[in-house]
Amino acid sequence: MSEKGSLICSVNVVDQEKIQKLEQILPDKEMTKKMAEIFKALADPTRLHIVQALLEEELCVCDISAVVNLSISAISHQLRLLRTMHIVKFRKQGKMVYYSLDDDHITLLVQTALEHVQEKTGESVRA
Amino acid sequence: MSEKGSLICSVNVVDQEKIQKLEQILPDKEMTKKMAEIFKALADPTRLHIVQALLEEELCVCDISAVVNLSISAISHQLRLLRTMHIVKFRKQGKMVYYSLDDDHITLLVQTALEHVQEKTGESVRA
DNA sequence: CTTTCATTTGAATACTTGTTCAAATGTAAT
DNA sequence: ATTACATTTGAACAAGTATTCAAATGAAAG
Repeated sequence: MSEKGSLICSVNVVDQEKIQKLEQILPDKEMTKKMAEIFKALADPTRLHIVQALLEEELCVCDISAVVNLSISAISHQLRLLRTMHIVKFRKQGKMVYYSLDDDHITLLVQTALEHVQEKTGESVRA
Repeated sequence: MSEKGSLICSVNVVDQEKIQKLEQILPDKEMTKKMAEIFKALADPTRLHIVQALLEEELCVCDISAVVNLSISAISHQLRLLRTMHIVKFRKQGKMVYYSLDDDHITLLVQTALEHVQEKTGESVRA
C-alpha cells in the first residue's frame, strides 16, 4: 500500500484497464470477508473434525468430545464459534445439548475439499 | 483430553458403539488435517481476494498488488503460501512472474462459499 | 559492469487463535 | 437444599500468522 501512486510499474500503467475491469467483476470486500470466514470455520482440524462427525448424525457435546478426543471445554469453545457462524445448531434436552449441522452448503464444501485432497494425494478417485 | 478414561459420562458409556462407528466412517486425522489446510489457504481475505482475481485471468504480482491494494511484498508472501499449497502456479517471463490457478477444485469451493454467503445475506439467488 | 526494475526473502512486530484450567450455569435427582 | 453431572464461560498462555521494512535476487537495458 506504499509503493503505489507515483511508483506504479510500467506494467500497471499499461494494464490499468485490466485492473479496473477486475475490480468490477470481483465480489466486494465485505463479501470476500464473509466468504473467508466460512473457510476459516472449516480451517481448523478440530472444527473440521466436529463438522465431519455432525455430517453423519446429531451428537451431544460429550459424544463429540469422545470422537474428536479433546476436552469438553475445548469442544464447547469451538462449538460456540461454529454456532455464531451458523454452521451448527443445537437442541437442549435435559442436561444434554445436542448439536447438528445448520447449513447444507457445508456438506458440499467438505466433500469438495475431500476430493481435492484425495486427488492430490494420488488416491484412486473412481467410485 | 483430561476428563476421559474413568470419568466418561453415562451417555458415552451407553453410546460407545456409536462413537466407534463414527471413528470408522470418518476420514483419518491426516486427511482431515490436509482438508483443513485447503480451507486455511482460502480463509484469509487477502489470499481469497487473490484467488478470486486469478479465477478470472492470469496476473503478474504487480497486477495482483493493484487489485488487492496491498504491498508487493505482502502479496509475494501470500503467493508463496498459495504456491506451497498447490493452489497457484507461476510462469516467468523476463523480469515478470505470472500467476494462475493450479487447481480446479478451488473454483468449486469459492463458488459454493459465495452462494452460501449470498443465501445467508438474504440476497436473491435466482440466475 | 552498472543501473533499473519486478519479485523474493528474512527478521521484526502486532495481532489472532486454540487449548487449558478454574470457576460458573443450569438441570435433574436424592 | 444439597449433590451430581453436562455444558458454558473467562482469563491466561503458547503458538501461529499477516503485514511491514530493509535487504537480496535475478533479469533486461544502457
